[in-house]
Amino acid sequence: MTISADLLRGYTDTIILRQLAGADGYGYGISRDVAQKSNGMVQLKEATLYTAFRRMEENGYIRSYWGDEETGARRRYYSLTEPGREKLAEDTATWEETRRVMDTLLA
Amino acid sequence: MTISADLLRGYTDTIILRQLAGADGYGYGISRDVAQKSNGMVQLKEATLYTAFRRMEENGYIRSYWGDEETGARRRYYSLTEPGREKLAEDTATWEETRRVMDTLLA
DNA sequence: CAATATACATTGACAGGCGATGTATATTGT
DNA sequence: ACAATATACATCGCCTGTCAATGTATATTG
Repeated sequence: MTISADLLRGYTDTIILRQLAGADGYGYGISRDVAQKSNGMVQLKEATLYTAFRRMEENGYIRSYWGDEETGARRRYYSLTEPGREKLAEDTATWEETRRVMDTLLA
Repeated sequence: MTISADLLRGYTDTIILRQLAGADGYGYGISRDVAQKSNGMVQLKEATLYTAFRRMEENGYIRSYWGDEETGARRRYYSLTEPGREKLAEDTATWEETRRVMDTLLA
């Protein structure tokens, strides 16, 4: 990440979950979208990304399935589960709170 | 921390540096002030606090000295160095940027 | 005079991020 | 034709920051 190492630690999952809120997605695509939306500030590293997928699938926040594209490299798609949606809502609220507190402490 | 463990990871130093910007401070007092200002949301654990002091002193961001209070427990005071002030300015700017990016990614 | 608050400090475990590395297919420039 | 590059997934092992547990010492208070 270009927005340094652990400044986003703990928010990686939230960012990924948010990307999956609109439609199912796959690793490489999510990474590209996040980089683009953040003007290159957030670059999810592959190791980070795939360990996050694994972690969140184990936690039941996402589900995965292989895509059926006939051409190009195979893609593993991920979709939000209901617990995942709840987690996203909680995490988003926590972010708002964190932002407020940080602004207070750094003011 | 009540604003969970590593959601603030990487910002701990910044929070401490900011507390030292106005006047020199000591561990226990800083911890108390931060907890109060954040309405109990941020509770710097002792181990975290003192490892942070050590780390930042090694990095030259802060300097320390023993207080000379005649009564009560001894206190080790910390003061910002010039590099520490610069670091605080940089970190604050990084925070603004991080906040903007996060808001974009979670919108 | 025991309990609690103030105050500093270290150790060891844990978890997340990521560089390095490996595999496989598709496209593109020369 | 074919080398280079892009797409795409995956794992291993290291590094670093957080924190529970533990220890020390003094001051206050019911």
